[in-house]
Amino acid sequence: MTRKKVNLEYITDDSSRKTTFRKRKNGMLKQVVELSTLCDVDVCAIVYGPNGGEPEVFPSTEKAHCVLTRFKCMPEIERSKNMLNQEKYLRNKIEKVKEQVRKLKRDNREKELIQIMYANLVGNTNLQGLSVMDLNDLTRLIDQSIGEINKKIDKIANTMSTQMSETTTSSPIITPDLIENLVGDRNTTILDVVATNFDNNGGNNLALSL
Amino acid sequence: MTRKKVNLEYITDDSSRKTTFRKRKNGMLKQVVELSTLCDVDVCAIVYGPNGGEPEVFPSTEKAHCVLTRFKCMPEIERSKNMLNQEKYLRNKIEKVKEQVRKLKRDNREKELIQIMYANLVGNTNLQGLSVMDLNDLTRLIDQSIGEINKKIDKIANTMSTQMSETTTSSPIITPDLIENLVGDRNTTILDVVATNFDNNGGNNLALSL
DNA sequence: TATTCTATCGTTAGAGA
DNA sequence: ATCTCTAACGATAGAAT
Repeated sequence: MTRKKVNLEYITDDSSRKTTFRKRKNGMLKQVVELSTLCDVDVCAIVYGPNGGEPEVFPSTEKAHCVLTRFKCMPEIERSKNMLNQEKYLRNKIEKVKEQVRKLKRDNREKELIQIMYANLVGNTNLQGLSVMDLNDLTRLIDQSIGEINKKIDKIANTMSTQMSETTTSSPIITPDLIENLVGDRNTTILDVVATNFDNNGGNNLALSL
Repeated sequence: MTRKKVNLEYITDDSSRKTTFRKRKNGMLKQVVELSTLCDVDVCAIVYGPNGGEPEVFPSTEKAHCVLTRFKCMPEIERSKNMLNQEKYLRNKIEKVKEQVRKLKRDNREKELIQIMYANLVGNTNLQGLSVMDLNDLTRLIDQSIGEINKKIDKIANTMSTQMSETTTSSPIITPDLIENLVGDRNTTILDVVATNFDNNGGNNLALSL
């Protein structure tokens, strides 16, 4: 009933392949005309149907001959140089997909770490299953978060002091020293530090907007 | 802020034309590849950019040469015969648009007539501004409506008689004779006939489903 | 076979990085 | 210049005619 996503492969069903051919051919030729008109460039497309020799040529026979002549006259060396053919197209596409996969993996990892961080923030402290790399990344993420929190605290403090016409020098509430000291305690994790500071400073509101 | 409908004409703004060229060229070449793959047909497209001699050829150089050879080898007479070029494309398009306009005009007229008919049905009788053609069309529309009403009445009557296990021969309640007789009366219009019959036969429910 | 309809999918204009 | 993002626009698969 509902329309399927089309796979880029030969359509085996005769009837649907013919219908698709007719529809998409028209669609493609329309795009040729539009590209040619909108940007005033030389474009031509030649389509041979599946049933023998009746090519459809766009945008016009004259334009086609013009473009073909231009193409034929170009020296072979030039042709092969700056020409984007299907192989380049596919290599290009593969590269982009790979890059997307990398990006998604990065995003997923960050989301996982954020979940762990939040779980620990609400007291569900369990870091046993994590590797050293996990812990390093987690520490980096927490440091980054703390930095952002301090920036927001500074901003709020500055805003308040401006409103009250007082000049105060703001300083980080969560300092590396503070963390260093507390982390030295074997019974305290960095996450505990963050959680404690949140509690002490009424930071829960900030946590929500991390 | 919101995207505009694109007019099919040369884009004068340099930057947006270049952007459009890049985007649409890629889109078009993608469609060439897809058409070629999905339907296994010979297609080729050649695009010359606006800045000198670097054509992009799809789906591949080999395919292009193959298609071009095939194209060049075809006798001139064949080429011009079965070839759909831009002119044919545009003529075709113009015809379709004209046909659409005709259809819309027909639909509009019918809707106007239906409005008049309904206005008269509820007693707002005013046929003074109508031409002879209008009245003829209106009469035709009313006859048609009456026909449909009678069909529905028959159907309902048959259903009821079947339910009651009785065999009755149904006949039109609104007959041409009835209309003829009543229309002969100068103080009565066809619309009055329809309205009267609706009233007499509890036909208001039917009127709603005309 | 060709056209019509429509829900869904795909493309891209415009703005921002 | 390119890439990204998103909403709006356009194309079309599938079914019906």
